[in-house]
Amino acid sequence: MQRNSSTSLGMTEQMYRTHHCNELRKTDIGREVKLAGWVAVRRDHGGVIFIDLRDREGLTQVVFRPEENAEVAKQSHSLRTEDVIQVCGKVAPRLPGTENPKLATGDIEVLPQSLTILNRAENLPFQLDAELSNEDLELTYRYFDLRRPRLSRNLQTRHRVTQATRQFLDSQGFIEIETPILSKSTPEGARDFLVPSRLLPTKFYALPQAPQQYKQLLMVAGMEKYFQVAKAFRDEDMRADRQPEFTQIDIEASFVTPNDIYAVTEGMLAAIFKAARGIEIPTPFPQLTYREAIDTFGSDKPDRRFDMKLVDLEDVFRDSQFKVFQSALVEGGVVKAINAKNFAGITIGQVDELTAIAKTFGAKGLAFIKVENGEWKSPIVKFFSEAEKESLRTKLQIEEGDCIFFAAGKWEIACEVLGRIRLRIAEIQGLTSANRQSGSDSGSDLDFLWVTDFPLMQWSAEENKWNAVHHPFTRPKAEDLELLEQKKFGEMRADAYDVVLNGVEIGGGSMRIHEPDLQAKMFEALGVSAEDQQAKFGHLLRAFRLGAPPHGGIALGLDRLVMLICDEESIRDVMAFPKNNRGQELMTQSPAEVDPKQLRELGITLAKQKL
RNA sequence: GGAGCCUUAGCUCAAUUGGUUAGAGCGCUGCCCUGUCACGGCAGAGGUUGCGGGUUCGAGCCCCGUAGGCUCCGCCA
Repeated sequence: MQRNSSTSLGMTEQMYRTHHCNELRKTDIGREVKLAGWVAVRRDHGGVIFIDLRDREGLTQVVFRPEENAEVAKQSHSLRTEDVIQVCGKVAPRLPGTENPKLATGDIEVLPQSLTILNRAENLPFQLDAELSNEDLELTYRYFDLRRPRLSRNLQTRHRVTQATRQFLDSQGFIEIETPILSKSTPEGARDFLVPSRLLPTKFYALPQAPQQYKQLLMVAGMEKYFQVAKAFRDEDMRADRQPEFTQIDIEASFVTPNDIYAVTEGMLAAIFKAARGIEIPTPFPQLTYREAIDTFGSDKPDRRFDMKLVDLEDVFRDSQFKVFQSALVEGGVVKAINAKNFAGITIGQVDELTAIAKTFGAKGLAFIKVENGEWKSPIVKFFSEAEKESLRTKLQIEEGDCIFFAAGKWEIACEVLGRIRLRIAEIQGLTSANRQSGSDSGSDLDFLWVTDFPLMQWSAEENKWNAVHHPFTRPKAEDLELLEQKKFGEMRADAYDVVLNGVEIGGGSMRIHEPDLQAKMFEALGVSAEDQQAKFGHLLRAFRLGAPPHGGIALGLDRLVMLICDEESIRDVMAFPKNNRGQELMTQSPAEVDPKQLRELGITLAKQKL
């Protein structure tokens, strides 16, 4: 390393820096300081040269002037973006009129007596001061991309979130316990990542989809209150908001009811938002049942930041001449509609798009009425009687400029179709984006709620069996237990709940089954044979016979939570080293082929590659 | 497993109905510039338009195939 030429800094001489780049203020004027960091921008005027020096905390302007120090100024002309440098010099006030109010350090600048180039940067793969659309390039140079202040700040926010989580849960008596990453494959749920065992050839570990069984066994162990910032792994196809490995805040407690879990979760989220955004969020959160959520918003994770609720029109069309609606009702279905305010100006392209969405989710088409110049413009309105029209006007509060969308059919499908249409219209109209004002972060853009009473099981036509909606350890609601005996599985509700923020599911959990007999009945209902129960879940059933306490818990998706806190669109922007759409980590090029010797040791032979 | 969209300079993008030598900004190289903060000015380098085939007098543009990317459906207890 090049020796520092300055000798006048006394006790600070051996340090790389005395301050970070977002620290110096007017009150520091006259101080001798050392700063180290990256050259964010250089503005070379031929004579004077300005450098914005960046570290993870912020920017400080460094000014090289020939009349101050000709040698150092000459050296400074060689600086290029992203060189790593150290400067030693004096804090000076900026010339009157040249202060920069956009920078926290904008009142001052540093006049160096020395410049040490700690490392040069070659030509950059891309520019950090411009947005990039080529995500593969960013991920390949992730260590470089992370120098962007936005991403750096996101990772710092993530740290604050996990710290607040640990501090809060510790204060509530929860104990952080690590559970194995090398664990066992389970039949239900997502596809597992497998890890071959060398010591036990032919056998495989599975990476956990969640620490679910371990945390329940910790309750049997009498730990009473457990939590973990846990990695989880699911080998499913990717989406924009999905990663094969992700992080959960995993919580489980004994002798609790759903209300206890709600209170802990609300307290924890309050602590997190206080720590990460400095705001108080109102608790307790409102609650909706699953049935109400679907009925009113067409989603089990409703975004309530805007209205446009689903309105039931059974009363209107029960005896209608319009057969499409009338027959849907006769067949036990529903007719529902939403009123999109100020959307009568919808374009043909938008109609086509919304119709395509409706068809994707099972509708045959999408009927609508535009209200323009006092006229109802619609292909279907001619089938409506005057009484029906008047009833619609009242129920949907129809006014000039509105656009009404209808769905008819089975309850789940009609609701989901309108729910999706509702979200897309809100997106088009910008109903969800405007909110966070600069400078005044009140948290008024945040809408938390609980969705409760989820169905316990769902019929899978493809597999010809019942599947657990949450997971097979979920406790049925006590009042629905007799439905289990009657095998009315579809009508059973679970003591299960999701916590939703701004239309995003950020967590979910349930009360668990702690009785071995009930658990066996559940497995039976889910089509797990007696042999499989013993082979796959014998440990759990045995554990439940040794005094298992009533227990329940919740898991929150840390990545999504931090994404929302940071106002980001993608969880990749709050992860240090995310994987791309094909599950590749492009920086290290994983996954990769392995040495044949490693395969031999594992007793693995590769099948011929598909051509 | 399925559908839609995309691929032009290092990066972000443009290129009339198919028509001469494929342009711009940023970055890069060289020169100039003493108060900028996205500094400015002058000059320059940089392209097999993802790849393969077809139609045409002529293809970045049209057609077929293929690779890669993005988004969505299925899937994600």
